[in-house]
Order: sequence, then structure tokens, then C-alpha cells
Amino acid sequence: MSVEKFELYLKELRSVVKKKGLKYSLQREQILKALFDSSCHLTPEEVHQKVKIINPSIGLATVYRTLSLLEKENLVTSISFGSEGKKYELNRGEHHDHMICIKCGKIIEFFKEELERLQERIAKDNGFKLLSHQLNMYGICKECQREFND
Amino acid sequence: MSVEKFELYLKELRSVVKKKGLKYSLQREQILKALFDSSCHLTPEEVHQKVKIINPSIGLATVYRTLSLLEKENLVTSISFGSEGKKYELNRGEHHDHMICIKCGKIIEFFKEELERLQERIAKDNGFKLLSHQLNMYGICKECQREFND
DNA sequence: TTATGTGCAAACTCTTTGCATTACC
DNA sequence: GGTAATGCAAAGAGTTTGCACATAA
Repeated sequence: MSVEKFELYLKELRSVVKKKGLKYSLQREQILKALFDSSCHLTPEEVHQKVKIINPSIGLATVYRTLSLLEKENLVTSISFGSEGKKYELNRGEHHDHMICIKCGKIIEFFKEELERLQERIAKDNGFKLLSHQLNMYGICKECQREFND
Repeated sequence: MSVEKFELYLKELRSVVKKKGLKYSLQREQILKALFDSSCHLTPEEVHQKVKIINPSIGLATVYRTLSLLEKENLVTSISFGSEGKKYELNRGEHHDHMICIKCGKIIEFFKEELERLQERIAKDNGFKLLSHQLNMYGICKECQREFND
């Protein structure tokens, strides 16, 4: 939650913007901040609601445009499952996979080196140049299992 | 491509329909057939186009309704990635994962027992009851790599 | 005969686009 | 001062729903 940490993302944003000959804007900063402050995945609508608190005049279209830009530039990543739309989170540099509880919707993030290596091996065996992956494991979380047993 | 094989899916469909007190219809059979005949993932729109060849009066809404039913009953599975909508395929009983070429959009299906076991172990370690999973590996397929090198 | 399925069109949701205006560089 | 970004509203795409009619059980 340190101030310095967010400054790193701002710096990255400034560099992306400069690199592409774009312009820096408060809205882009605010959207990035909303993702930084959230520990979970947000829909564009949710991002919009959050930013509106500090900037009531921001438009939903700006949120969509900015999220697309940030995703293209790899500052944020997105996930989508079921019939729900895309959800975004800040790319904090550490890749992770997801366990998704089908009862309560909770998303548990995890990382397993072994899993990463195995995938690289599978790709290699198939002559496939692996760039990224997304693994979603669906099931029932600890808490919901308990609830179900009561 | 054997006739008997498709009969098995029809049988399953009849049983599902009976179990839920629903009715059997030609449209449901035709939609199932379209998926059976296809070796790739189809959008609802693509299913509609295919079925229209043999039944020009079928409505898109029927396709949507039927795909939902078939998915709920586990006769078909769906996948969605990027901004593209859901794509459906017949559940042929064998679970598999996907390598997706970001150049040409090709989907390569594969199955790796080791990967399955590893996931089960990870779930267990987290007290998570694993029911299913979906792994999408994104990268560049053999053919597109070659093309890129020319 | 009665409840479910279908086709059609309208409605809905999510996302993108055009345009006049504003803000950054 | 010129170019890009924004907010708004309208347009689009994909999907769902209501309803009258058709059809399976």
C-alpha cells in the first residue's frame, strides 16, 4: 500500500504513453490507481464506479478505452469465464493462475513453478512457441465446502 | 464418422430430455449433429449457419436456447477467449486443454495426464475441491513460426 | 389435450464509435 | 497550435425474452 509502489506503475504509464506518442491524462492515472487499490478482479463497470468517486465526470467509454490500452501495453491483464464479461486486474509482475469457486465466485490466485515448467515442456514437444497461458481451475473453496457440510 | 457413434449422442439427448420432462425435437437433434460433424469450436452463429443448410427455418434463438441446454447437461462444452464470444464443441468424453495460436487463431487440443495430476495435487494442498479446469496456452503455432522466418 | 419448443421481433447488455469539446505537450 | 483524449450519445454486436403458434407426449 506504499506510495512509492504506485509511483512505479505511474512511471511505467508515463513511459508507455511517451513511447507511443500519446498524452498523459488524469483519467488514465485514476483508472490505474483504481486497479492498484483493488485486490480483486474488476469489471469495466466496477472500475468506472470506483473512479467516479474521485472524478464524477469520467465516462464509461474512457474506462473501456483505457483498459484496452493498458492491457495492450501489458500494464493490466484480463480474465473472463462463464458468461460474465472481462475482468481486469493490475499486472503486478507475478504471473499466477486461478482457482474459482463456483458457489461463491471467489477467485484464489496461486503460482506453481512446476506447473509453468510442465507447460513449457508440452509446448516445446509440440513445436509451439509459448508466450502466455491462463489456467482456471473450477471447484468449491474450503469455506463453501464447510457450509455445504453443515 | 460412423452412424452408430452419433446414435450414442442422440440416445444421450433423448435420455436428458426425458429425465427433465422436456420434449424431443428435430431442431435439438440437428444442432447436436452440427456439433458432431464439426471438428472445431463453433460460435452460436456458426452453428446456426450450419443447421440452416438442412433446416432453413431454424431460428438463432433456438440455437442459443439449445446450446445452453446442452451445455448445462454436459453434452457440449464451451470455451471463450479474448474478446471473442463463447464457442461450443461436442463433449466427446475426453477432456483436453488448448494451445491457441495468436497469429492464425488455430486451436490445438491436447491432453497430458501429468498436468491433470499436478492440478489435483495443487487443489488438494489448498483445500479446494477441484471439479474441472480450463487451460489455454497462447503462443505461435509451428506453421506461423515458419511463415515468420521466411 | 396440455405443456413444452419454435420462430420472430423486440428488448437488453456490453462494448465500440463518431463527434464536438477539452486538455496535454 | 496541433494532436490526442474525453464525455456524451448513438450505434453495434451478441444474447435473451415475450408471445403467438406449432408440435411432441
